[in-house]
Formats: sequence, C-alpha cells, structure tokens
Amino acid sequence: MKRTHSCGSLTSQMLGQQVVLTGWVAAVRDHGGLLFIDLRDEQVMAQLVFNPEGDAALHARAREVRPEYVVGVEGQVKRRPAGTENPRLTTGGIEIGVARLEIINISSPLPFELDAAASVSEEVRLAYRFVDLKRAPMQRTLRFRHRLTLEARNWLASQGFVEIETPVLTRSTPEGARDFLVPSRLVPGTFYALPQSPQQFKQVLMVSGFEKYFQIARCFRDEDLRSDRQPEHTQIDLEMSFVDEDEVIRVVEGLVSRLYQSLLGIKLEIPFPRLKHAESLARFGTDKPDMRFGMELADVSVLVRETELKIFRAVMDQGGVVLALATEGKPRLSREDLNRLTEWVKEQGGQGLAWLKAGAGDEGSPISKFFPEGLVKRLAGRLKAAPGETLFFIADKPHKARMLADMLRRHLASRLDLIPSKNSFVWITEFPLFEWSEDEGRWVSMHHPFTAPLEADAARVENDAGSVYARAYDLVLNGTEVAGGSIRIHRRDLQEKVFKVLGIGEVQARAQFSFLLNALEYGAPPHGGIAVGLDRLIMLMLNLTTIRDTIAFPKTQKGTCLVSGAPATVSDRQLKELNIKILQRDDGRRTTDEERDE
RNA sequence: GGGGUCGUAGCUUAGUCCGGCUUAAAGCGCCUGACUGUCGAUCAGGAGACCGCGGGUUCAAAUCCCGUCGACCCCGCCA
Repeated sequence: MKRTHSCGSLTSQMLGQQVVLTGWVAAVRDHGGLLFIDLRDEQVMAQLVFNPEGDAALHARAREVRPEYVVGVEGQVKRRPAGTENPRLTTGGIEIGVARLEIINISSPLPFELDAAASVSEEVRLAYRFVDLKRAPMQRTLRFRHRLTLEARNWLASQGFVEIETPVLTRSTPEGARDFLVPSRLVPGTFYALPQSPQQFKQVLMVSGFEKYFQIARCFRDEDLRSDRQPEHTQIDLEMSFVDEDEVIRVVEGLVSRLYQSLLGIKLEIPFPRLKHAESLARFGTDKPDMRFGMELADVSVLVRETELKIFRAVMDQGGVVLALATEGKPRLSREDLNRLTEWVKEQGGQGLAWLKAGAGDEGSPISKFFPEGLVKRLAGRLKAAPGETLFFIADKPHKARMLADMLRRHLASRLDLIPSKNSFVWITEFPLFEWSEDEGRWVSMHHPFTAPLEADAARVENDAGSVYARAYDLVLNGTEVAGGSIRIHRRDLQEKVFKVLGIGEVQARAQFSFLLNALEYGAPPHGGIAVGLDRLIMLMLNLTTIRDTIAFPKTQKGTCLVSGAPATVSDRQLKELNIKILQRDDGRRTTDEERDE
C-alpha cells in the first residue's frame, strides 16, 4: 500500500477525500461494534474508525490488530460527530472511515509502555533502545538535536566558517586523556588512536590558510563515565586565524544566542559576563561556578584566627583554610536539617560542617561559645546573612575546602529551592598555564600544551612556570562547562619552551607532535579556537539530567553498549591478523571461537 | 582504584530493618469474553515470578551473612 498522505498533513479542508495512510497502531479501542484505532506516523496521530455495519470481514480483521502493528489503510476523511472531537490531537476534528486495511507487519507486545510519563529503568530502556526511541520525549530530543546541529552549521557557514573533516584514525599523543587505540594490520605492532579532539589537525589547517574552520566532530576519551560524560561525544569544534580571545568569544556568543533564539525562543543577553579563574575560585570555590544564585564563599581564615576554636586552628596550622557561606537571608534551618547537612558533608569526604546562627543566641551551635558577638556580626556582614540565619564553615586544605564549599553551596541552593530558572552563562578566563602534578612530579598543562601564555607572562615560562597565566577561556552554563578553548602558540620557539617545562624532550616532541611542530615552521598565523560540547549543551537546553538522553545509542557507565553488545571478543583469526595476543581476560569470557565451537 | 544506591511477574513497585499468617501482593501491560462514539475506553474473568546469580547460616531465607554479575550516583580520572 502506497501512502498518499501523512497523518500530520490531514486537515479539515479534506473532508470527503480518499486517502491512504501507513504507520503504527498506537492504541485500539474495541467497542464490540464500533472500533477505533489510533494510527501514528512521525509522532502524529489520526483516528481510524471501523463500523460493523459496513464490511464485516474488514471489521473482523481490524479486531485482530494490536498495538505497534504496522498497517496501511485506505479510507475517507470525515468530520467527527459533534461532541466527539478531541482537542488534544491536531487531527482531533476529523477521522478516517476505513474501507481497506492491510496488516503490513505484526509486533510483539512491547517490553514497556510508551506513555511518556511512565518511569522505566534505564537498563531496560537501553536494552530496548529501539522501543525507547519511539517515546515522544526521545523523539523530541533527537529531532531537537538535529535542528540544533543544522542551525549551528548554517550559522557558522554564514559567518564564513568552512567545515572540514579530520581523521578519526590518528595517532596517540602523550598529554591529556587516555586514548582509545585501534591496532594496525598493515604495520604490525602499531596502533592508531581515536582523537580526543581534532586539536592538532585544526591548527595545521590554520597554517594551510583556512582562516575559519569548524567541524561537528566526534571525540573519544577512554576515561570513566559520569552522568554528563560519555566515552564518545560530539563537539562543535572551531578555529580561527588572526584573532584574539575576544573574537573567538564573540563567535561563540553569537552561535549560542542564535541557537537559544531559534530553537527555544529565548533571548540571551550577550556578551556573557567574564570572570578570571582566580576570582572564580575565591568567590565560588570552583572554575565552573553556578551563577544563577549568590551565596558566595568567603575566606574567613583570618577572622576566625581570633577564636579559641582548636579545630579551625589545627586545620590552618597545616596550611588549610576556613571558608564560610550563608543563604543570604533566605530560609532558616532546623537542627535536624543541620545534622543532615553535616552528615552529607562527611559523605562527600569532608571532616564535618561547623555552623552558628547570626546574631541571635547560640541555638545549640557547638561552636558559638568561641565566637564573641562582635565577630559573629562581622562574619554575618561579610556573608550578607540576616539575623537568625545559619553561617556555615568548611575547614580543610585549600583545594578540598573549595571543593566541599562549592558542593555545599550548590546542595543548599537546590535543597532550599533558591535556584531561579534562568540560563547563567559565564566565561572563565586567565587559567594558570600549568599546574603541578604530584603524581608525576612535573608541570602539566591545565588546558593543553598548545595554549599560549598571556603576553606579559611569556617571558617567565621557563623559570617561573607556576606564575604564568594562559590565554584560555571556558564557557560555563549553570555550573557545567559547555565550551573550552584558547589562543594557541603559533611560534615554534615558544612551543618548544612549553614542551621543555612539561618535560617533553625534543626527541619525544619531534616524534609525537612532529606534524604540528613542522607545520608551525611554515608561516603559522596567530590563531585560536574553541570546542562547544554539543551533547552537554543540548542536555542543559532541554533540562535533561543525563547526557545519555541526548544520544541515540549511548554507553552504560561501564562503557558498554546494551544494543550492540560492544565491546565484545573477536576471533582468533582477527587477533592473529593484528599480531595481537590476549594475555588474560579477567571476566572469564571466552573468545568468539570458543563460543562458536559450542 | 575508592565510596554509595538499587536488582521481586513483560513494566513500575509493596513485602526485606525485626526470617515463619505469603498459596510472594498490587497497578499497568498481556490473553479471553461483553459492549456502536471512544481517545489512558469501560466492565468481567484468566494466565504470568526458580524474589539477578552462586555459596553459607538456620528446623525454616525474597528477608540474615559472604561472594559475584548488572544498572545508576559520586570521588579519583576526564589537557
């Protein structure tokens, strides 16, 4: 049966017209006499009516139809009898009086219901992803993703960007995340790596004279997963020549505001605010602050030094700090709430949570007797706390204290419902170029080894690496990093100095970055770029709680694909071709050959 | 590598703390029947569970203990 119309194209202007529709049976309502079928195609439903007074054989066959059967029907578009219209359907004013029915294919009962409101475990959803993807929310998300990608492409092209594909089979680089490796058959004992990003290739393209490059690029990182992290994810990757930070930032602001406007009808205020990395750490304890609400942190180490409280002193004597925050006059907390919060901080790895009430009795605070009234007043003023409000203190090593205070700040805000529903973008700039790795006993790049230092700091790269700031910028939305980039090093001499600081010797650099280093010698223009995390952006735009819901076929937390069964063993013949021998499999799984031989 | 939550009919859950009144319960779905204006149709009846898997404790285990597998959340990791 060849369809003449889609359900969505049916209108009340077509009364009396003969149409052929095809699609899936969404629901059957059998009244013994009259029988209704909801036919679904491309997410639009239309009602089919079978009347027993007509063709008895047709009516009998319609009774055999079950949900998700694939059917074709021919019939007449009719106005529904007065009072039986369904205002919730776009086709609710009409129905199809069916004259011919073809059951194109049958369907087993679904493993779970398609009702959007029904809650189904993710395990089941992922195992039956083809069913899950029938559900309206998933359909909406994936169609949204399509429109967003299309919009991004069109907009970037309109701004003069050229999309160029870079290899997926490339070579492993030492810095950064763990690579996924692919063994080479033609050159035994060697491996390709899947790219963590097109970084080096896009820089080479700058040398080649593609002044504005972009790519919707798949990136691979063999690291542990999170609700907002998948081993393969998609980036809107771009790079520009003869630009500084401001120009890259302006492009991203243009792109993001365009996407919000055209896909969600939301007008974002640009330019987005900017915050230096050091200031972000001081005020929010993190380099990805959630700016939708206040409750900023205060380092009160100096103030609390006046008290006799031993626990704070002990922490500070070991180089720790005391960070404080308050809920800025919003709700008051009960003793039970406070106990729960203290427990929560301990669960997050903290030693505990100290608290006291601003300017109104001690109300059971275990530490208030150490705090004279004047000091409490000063603290409350610093934290913008109203009388009676709780002040919180986290004491720990600086790094950990900041992490815990940031977690506490966000936890409190969400539990006390203090987060307004808005989109707060902020640029974090001037990251340190290097950070000291205790594990490796050397400096490592905070962003990546091709990031340029601030011009004023460049001279200190070699002898005072820790004081050098980078021309790097991250875009943070509601506490989640959604883009990161930098102005790159375009001169070979500076690039080599950076490698030297990183402990990457000339031989190693030549071996592993040769094609980029080489290219930098042939007229590399000043350049910089950024990559926008596409999956994450979609997740935030649609208020989803996991990145998996933005991806048609995502991986589980163990990196497996419940649809395909990947990763899986391969045959001995395949291994032999690749010159690979499996030393040991720790799950006792058999090879493909052993399975086949059963 | 570490910490945590969860696993009971196809789906969602109750029962698990405190072992035995459980023949393991319910809603949805499924099957059968009734029903001519429904749209989450309705009504009546029915089938459906080695309580994730393995071991242990006990007269007795969905329930307690140990191990293991799987899904999820977090720390580490993710330039």
